Amino acid sequence: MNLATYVLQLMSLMNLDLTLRTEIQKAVATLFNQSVEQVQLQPTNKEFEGSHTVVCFPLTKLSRKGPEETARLIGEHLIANSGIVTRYNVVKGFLNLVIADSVWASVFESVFSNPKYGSLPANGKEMMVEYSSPNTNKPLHLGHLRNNFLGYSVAEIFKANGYKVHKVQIINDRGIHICKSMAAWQLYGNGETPDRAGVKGDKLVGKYYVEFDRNYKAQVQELIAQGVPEADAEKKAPIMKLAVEMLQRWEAKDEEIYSLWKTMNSWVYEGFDATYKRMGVDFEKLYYESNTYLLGKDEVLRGLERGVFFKKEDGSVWVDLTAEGLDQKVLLRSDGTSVYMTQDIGTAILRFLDFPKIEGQVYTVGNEQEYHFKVLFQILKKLGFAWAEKCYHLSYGMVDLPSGKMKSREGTVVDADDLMQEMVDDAEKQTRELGKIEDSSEEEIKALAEMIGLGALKFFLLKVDPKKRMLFDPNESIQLQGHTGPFIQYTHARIRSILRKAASMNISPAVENIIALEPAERELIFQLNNYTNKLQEAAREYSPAVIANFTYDLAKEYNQFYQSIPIFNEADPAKLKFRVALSKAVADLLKKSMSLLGIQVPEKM
RNA sequence: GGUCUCGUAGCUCAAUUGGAUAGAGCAGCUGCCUUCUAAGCAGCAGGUUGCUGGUUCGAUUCCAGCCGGGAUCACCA
Repeated sequence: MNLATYVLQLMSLMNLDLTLRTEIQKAVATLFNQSVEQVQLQPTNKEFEGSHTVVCFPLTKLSRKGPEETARLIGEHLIANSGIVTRYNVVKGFLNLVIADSVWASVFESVFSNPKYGSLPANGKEMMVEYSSPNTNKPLHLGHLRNNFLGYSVAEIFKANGYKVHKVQIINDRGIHICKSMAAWQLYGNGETPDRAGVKGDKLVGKYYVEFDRNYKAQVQELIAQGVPEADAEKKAPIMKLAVEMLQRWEAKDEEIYSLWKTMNSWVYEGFDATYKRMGVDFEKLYYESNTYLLGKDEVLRGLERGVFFKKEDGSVWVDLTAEGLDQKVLLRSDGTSVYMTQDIGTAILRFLDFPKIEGQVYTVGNEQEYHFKVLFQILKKLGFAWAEKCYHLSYGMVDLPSGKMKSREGTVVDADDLMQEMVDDAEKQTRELGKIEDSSEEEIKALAEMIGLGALKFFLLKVDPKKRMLFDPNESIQLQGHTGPFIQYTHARIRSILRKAASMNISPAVENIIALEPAERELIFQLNNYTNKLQEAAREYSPAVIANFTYDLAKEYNQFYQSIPIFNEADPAKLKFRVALSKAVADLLKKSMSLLGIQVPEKM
C-alpha cells in the first residue's frame, strides 16, 4: 500500500484539519527535534494559493531559524512525507498549503456518504435551556422575539452537538403587575373577554395594563394637585390601592380574586400559545412562578443554619458576597417573605430534581440581569451544588430602536405578532411581484410567504452576536436580499431545482474518478468540511450567529459556483455526477444548519 | 460615584479568539437573463477600527488613561 492510499484510508477516520496538524507536528519533530502542542492553522487568504495556512512565527523559537526559512523547511517536508500536500508558498512567516484534489475528493466523499452529516453523535449529556419567560401582563414584543429565537436556537445547537436538551420556561404569573391588569379590568372592563372584543387574550390583558397606568398617573396627578406629597400620592391612588389589595387577597387565596386571576391568565396563555406557534418555538415543561415562588425559602433557612447566610437585627436574611467581589444581597425580607433571588434558588434546585441528569442550565435572559445571575450562581455554589459551575447566563443585548430603548409607556414597543405579520406580508408581496410561482396554489403561496417572512426575521435577529445590542429600524423593513435568511432559502430552492432536473435526466449524484477540481468546487468542500468546527464553536460560544454566518458563507460560495460552472453543460459524466452530488450536499447542509436557527427552507421560491 | 459592557465604511453587521493589504450586506455607480430560478453573479467607490500611550516580530483583538453610548448597583420582578 502506498502512502497516498494509506492517507486516504486515514481520512475517513480523521478529519482533514486533524490530519494536517499531525503531519505538521511530525514535520517539526523531525526537522527541529522539537515538539509543538498547538499548531496555528488558519484558512488561507483568498489572494494566495492554498487552503490552509500555518502561522510560522511562533515556531521560530523551536527552529532557531527565520520565519520564512522555517516555513520553507516545513513546506518541503510536508510535500515529501505527508502525502496530502502538493504545493506550498511562503509569504513572510505564513506557510500556505495546497491540498491534493484527490484528498479533497475523499473529504467530500466522507461528507456525502454520511447521511447524518450535520449532527454529532450523542454524547450522553443532558442540558436545560430556559428561554422566553415573559410576564403575563403584556403581549410579547421584539425583545421577546430575540430571546425566543436565541433560546430555541441554542437548544437546537446543543442537540446537534450530541446533547439531550430540555427546553423550559418560567412564567411570571404572579405579583403586582398582573394585579394591575386585573384591577383595571374590574373597574373599566364591563366583562369584556377576548372573544367578545375579538382580540387575542394577551392583547386584551395588555390593554388593561396600559389602562391601569393611564388612570394611575391621572389619579396621582390629581392627588398632588390637592397638595399630597408625591411619594404619598403614589401609594394612595385608589387604583393602586385596589391592585395591592388584590395581591394580598390573592396570596390569601381569596376565591373571587383567584378565579379572576386564573381567567385572565388563561386569556394570556391562549394568546401566547398562538404567538409561540407562529414563531415555531416549543417547550418541554413550563414552570409557573405561582407554584415555585415559595420554594427557595427552605433552602435559604437551611443555608442560614449552616452559616452560609446571616441574619440582620431586623430578621432579614442576607448573603455576603464581598469576598467574591460582589455585594451583600437580601434573600428573605424582615417579614420572612421571599424575593426574586429566593425564588430563583428554589426553581434552580427544583429543575435539577425534575431532571437529575442535566449537567447544567442555560438561562436566556437580557443582559440587564447580569448581576442577578452572577449572584445567583455564587449562591448556588456556596450552597454546595456542584452543577452551579455549569450554569450559564445566555445574556443578550437589547434590541434598540433608532429612538433608543423600546418603552411600553411611550408606545414605542414593536409588537411580536404585528412584526411577524408585516414580514409575512412583505414576503408575500415580493413573491407575487417576482412571479415565479404561477403553478403554485394560493395555499402554497401563503405557506411560502410565511416561511420567507419568518426566515428573514429570525435570520436578522440571529446573525448578530447575542452579547451585542442591536438596532432595529421599524421604518425600514427587514431586507429580503443580501445578507439575509431569504438569500439562503433562495440558494436552497435553486439547488433543489437542479436536483429535480438531474433526477428527471436520470443523473444520480456520485463521487467517482475525481482527479482535478475547479477552485469553486474546492472552496465548497472546504466549507462543508469546516461545518463541524463551526457547530462546536457555536455551542462553545452559545452563539447562533456562528451558524448564521457560516450558512450565509456557504450559500454565497455556492452561488459563485453556480454562476461560474453550468452543471448540465458538462460532458464528462463523472464530473456531472460529482457536481450534482456537491449541490445535494450543500442543499442538505443549508437545510440542516438553517433548522438550527429555527428557519425552514423551501423547495421552490 | 463603583462595577460591567460597547464604540469597525453613510447605515446594519463580520473579522477563525494576537496574524497577512480589516471583510459582507444595504444605500450609490457600472456590467450580466435565448443556457440549471437575476430574492442571483461580476466590478467600482467607500476605513486614521473613538482618542493617546504601552506590551509584541505582529494589536480591531491584550494592558493603562482619557472621550462617548448603554446596563447595573432595591426588603421590585
